[in-house]
Amino acid sequence: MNKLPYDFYCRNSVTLIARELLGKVLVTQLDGVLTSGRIVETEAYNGIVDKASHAWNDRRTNRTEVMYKEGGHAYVYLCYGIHYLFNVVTNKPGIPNAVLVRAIEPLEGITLMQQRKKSSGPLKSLGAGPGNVARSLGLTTLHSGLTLFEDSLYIADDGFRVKRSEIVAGPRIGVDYAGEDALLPYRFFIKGNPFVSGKKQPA
DNA sequence: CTGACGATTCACT
DNA sequence: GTGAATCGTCAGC
Repeated sequence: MNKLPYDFYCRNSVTLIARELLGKVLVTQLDGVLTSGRIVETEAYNGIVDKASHAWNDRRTNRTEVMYKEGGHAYVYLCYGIHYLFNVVTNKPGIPNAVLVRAIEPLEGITLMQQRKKSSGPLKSLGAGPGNVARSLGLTTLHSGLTLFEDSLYIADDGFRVKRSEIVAGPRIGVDYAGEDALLPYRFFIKGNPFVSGKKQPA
């Protein structure tokens, strides 16, 4: 499959990249086993002017350092002490933009994903929600700072196309603390896709 | 060093 | 609908 090139990630519109990541395939190959899923839901985090971003107000720390790198790096961090969330760093060096992958449609390695979950359940539970995405693909903070040009971690274009009319934008989830910025339409998902997190979407 | 808390999920009422 | 799980990160002392 064709890995997305550096040029894809270094562009300066994080919301454009978040939108274009829909339909792409996120792949990990850890311990020799490949797991992959099609991205169906993303959220954009717009750097230092976005209160919902870890890098808001230029809060540069050890953890957020990866976001200041050039586009094409992976930013993974632990949330609530339990869940790992996977992000794609975008833009040029020094500009801490990132896209959170919130949901995938499992494609390959589903058996391993179910083992990682350690309990059975509907297929949707493997990919709906950012904590589930990282767990199913085996991603942890150990992978934070890697680039997406590895053999073990990358995003590919397999030719799948999402119609513009099928992309929906809305406010982000779980960022109520961000005040006005919580209302920004920075969440993108594929209309009607059953793997999108949250309540069922109207057709 | 200490304490508070989070870009969440799941089991249970 | 409500609450517990669980720990790295960060600000403050």
